[in-house]
Formats: sequence, C-alpha cells, structure tokens
Amino acid sequence: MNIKDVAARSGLPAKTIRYYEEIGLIRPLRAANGYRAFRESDLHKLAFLGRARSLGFTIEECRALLALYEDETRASADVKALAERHLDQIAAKIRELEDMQKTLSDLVHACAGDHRPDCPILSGLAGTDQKDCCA
Amino acid sequence: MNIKDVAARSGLPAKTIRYYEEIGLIRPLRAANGYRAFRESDLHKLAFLGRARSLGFTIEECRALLALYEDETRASADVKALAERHLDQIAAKIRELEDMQKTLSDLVHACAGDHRPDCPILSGLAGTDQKDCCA
DNA sequence: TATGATGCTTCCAGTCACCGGAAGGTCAAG
DNA sequence: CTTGACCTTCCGGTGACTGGAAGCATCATA
Repeated sequence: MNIKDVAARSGLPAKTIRYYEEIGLIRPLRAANGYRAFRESDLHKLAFLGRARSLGFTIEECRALLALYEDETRASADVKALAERHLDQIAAKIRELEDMQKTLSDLVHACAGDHRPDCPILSGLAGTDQKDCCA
Repeated sequence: MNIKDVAARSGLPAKTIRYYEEIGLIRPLRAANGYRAFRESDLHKLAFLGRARSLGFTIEECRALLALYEDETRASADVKALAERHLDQIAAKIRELEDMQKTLSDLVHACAGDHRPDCPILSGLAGTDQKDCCA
C-alpha cells in the first residue's frame, strides 16, 4: 500500500503519516523505488494513533499506549493509569475553560453592545472595576 | 521602572514582556543605558494584556482589544462582538473536551485495571470493539 | 578601587504536532 | 513520448512563549 491509500483508510493526512514515521511511531517498509510500503499492521497502528490523538493523548502518550498495545504481557492497570491521568488533565482543562466562560459571559452580559464607547468588558480587562475580573 | 518591577507588578514574566514589545503590543521608552524604561501606561497595558490572555484571547485578539481600549470613539458593540466570538470558541472547545471525556471515561470504567493484559481501552483504540470509540 | 552578584541587553534555539510548498524522481495511461 | 498523478526529501512556518548563552551596566561590599 502506498501512502495515499493508507491516508484514505486511516483518515490521517499523508503529511502526518510521514511525520509519525519520522518520530518513530511507525516503521513502514520501503519498496525498491524508495516509496513507503505499508503493511496492514502499519495501517492498524495508524488508525490506533488517530483514535488516541482524537481523544487528546499527546504524541508521547500515544507512543506509550502503542507500546502497551504491542506488549502481550502488559497489565491493564498500566493502561488504565495512563488513561486516568489523561482524564484528570481533560477535567482540569474543562474547569479552566468554564472559569473563562463564566467571567467573560458576565462581562458580555453587562455590555450594552451599542454605538457608545462605554464598555464593561474593557473596564474589566483594564482592572478599573471594583470587582476583580480574572483569577 | 525597569523590567523586573513591571514583571512583578503586572504578573507577567520579563521574557513575555520583551516578547510583547517585539511583536508591537507595547512600546516602552529606552533609558540612556539601553534599558527599557516603562511608564505607568505601559504597566497598565501589560496588566490589561495579562487579563485578556488569561481569558483565552489570542494575541491578535488582544491587539484588537487594546486598540479598542485606546480608541475613545469605539462602539461597545465591536468589543461585545469580539468577546462573543471568543465565547463561542470557548464553548466549542468545552464540548470537544466533554466528548473526549465521555468516550474515555466509558473505556476507563470498562477496564479492570489489574495485572491481566486484557484491556477495553486498548481494544477501543484499536477499533476491535463492536461499537465505535471515537468520532 | 576591586570584586562579585545582580540585572539588563540581544540573539539563537527549542517547544508541540503538524502543514505548505518547492525541487525533483517514478509510474501508468494514452 | 508526454502528461499528469503520485512519491520522495528538505526547508520554513505556526502560537506564544521559554531557556540559555554571551556580553554590558549597576550596585553593594571589602
């Protein structure tokens, strides 16, 4: 299989697939003409990587997940621990965004949004309001 | 004021302040010895930028906000529109993270997390489960 | 006055996970 | 034999900084 087919079947851009090879996530064979020759197992790994990335795992976490995936003697506890750490990070990020959302939507609701220059959003950012705007 | 005082009072690292000058967000004066000489107005702008950044505005959005802040003839509607666009992006990001969270926590809950190798998390990522794991 | 510790400057490189594009080799069809 | 689609590598850019090196400036102390 050439890269374009693998891209189509894995859902990853060809550029990304080359990048994953460069950083050692996959090691496709090479044909005599220098083209990458992908096996089904390469495709399989790329699909795995695509799903892990879409769940927000970093590349290094994906590398660890792939290593666990290929290790027949793994303990599922190790996988679970990795996933739980990542879940914690997702939760933290959500909380952070919700804090921003709350602060900013308060400011937005206080703003008339008309032709006049007076603007609680800018006042809030400038810190000229009585109450604090941000953490 | 030298950069370290401004850093302490604005809460931004000195590196970041230099960077903000480099990209034209602030234009502090220079003393005879080449040191940056910050005015109160520079400090004020930096604090503004720090708050806007902490609400998740990009640098370019911060630049626009700062321009609006300094424009006495602005319409608050322009500020509000910018903030609302940003709120939409925050909401979209939260939804994306919540989708990840849901999918991943389902997988985590299905995983025994013991010494055995069988792991629904890895199966889900590999796509060998009956139900789809990711969007 | 010498010295050493800070503090300031600039510049270069690295981060993360790619993406775009240029220059050039390969292949199948007409 | 040419055309066009494919493949290759390499270089540079993204955003918003951060770390570190090399080299002046300033200040407190001996």
